[in-house]
Amino acid sequence: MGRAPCCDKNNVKKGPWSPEEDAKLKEFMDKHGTGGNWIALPQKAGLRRCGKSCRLRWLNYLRPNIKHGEFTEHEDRVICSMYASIGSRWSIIASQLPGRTDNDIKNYWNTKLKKKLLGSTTMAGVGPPPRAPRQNHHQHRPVLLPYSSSPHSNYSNFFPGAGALLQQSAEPLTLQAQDHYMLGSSGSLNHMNNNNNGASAVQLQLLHATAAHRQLQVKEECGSGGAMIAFGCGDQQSCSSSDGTQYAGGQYVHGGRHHGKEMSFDNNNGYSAYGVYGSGAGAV
DNA sequence: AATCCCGACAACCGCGACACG
DNA sequence: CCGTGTCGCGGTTGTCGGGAT
Repeated sequence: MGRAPCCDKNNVKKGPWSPEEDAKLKEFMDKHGTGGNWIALPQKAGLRRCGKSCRLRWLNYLRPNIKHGEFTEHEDRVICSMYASIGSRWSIIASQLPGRTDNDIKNYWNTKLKKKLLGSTTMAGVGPPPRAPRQNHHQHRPVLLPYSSSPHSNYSNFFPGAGALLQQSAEPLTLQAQDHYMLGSSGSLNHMNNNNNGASAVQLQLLHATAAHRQLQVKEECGSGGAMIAFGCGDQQSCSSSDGTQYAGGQYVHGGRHHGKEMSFDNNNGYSAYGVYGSGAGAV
């Protein structure tokens, strides 16, 4: 049995959105929100669109505070550094660039940034860090956090072009770098169990293959309750993602279901990865 | 002026995973 | 426990506009 289509493709409009459709969707969202169901939304809103299409349109275009246009030097560097570290996890990268969407960043990367880097160095044989099989936000996502030995982390180990780009800037992007993988401000993994229910085992595997292919694989195994792992330091962590999830002051604010994963990147403190997994009390 | 090419961006599609009945 | 519905992610494709020929 195949996957059931998410909508009646014969009765659904495709292609670019008209201003009228945008207005309808925006008006509906302003009044009712998603109502917890994107699939049913177009019908309620009087749109002949697939729910997924509505969601995409809203998240990437109609949502308030969306920023379009030129990426700044700082944004370039954040994208490069994070891509060098975590690969094409656009939603995570987007969470560090307020107003930018994952789609935006993905497009920007594919059309401009990648070429920019290619122009500064060859990418032959070099790329983002090895990527674990894709896992969605609900689940236990391995986090790859490479760090170099330089105080001003040199991404060129992973992505020479990124290093070149970053070095162009007078303002170096500082990472919390030690000669090992930095997990938390103390160098240890902060593992918090949010509901004190169900011990979570966190396994760390430091895979020091070569200097150019270091990677940290964090394997997290959670019990039935939610669990949080936190990398990095500082108490100012905050982030948001395209689904409206936000993390601020130790709490998640999520517009949807009880799930989340976030990674915060701070130029001063380095990466801070958060994961609230499962549907336990930890996932607000 | 017409055509081609290419870059940029919007949108689509398929998949994996969780929630829920 | 299982099946279905839904969500969200990331890769890919489609479309359009501008520049080059």
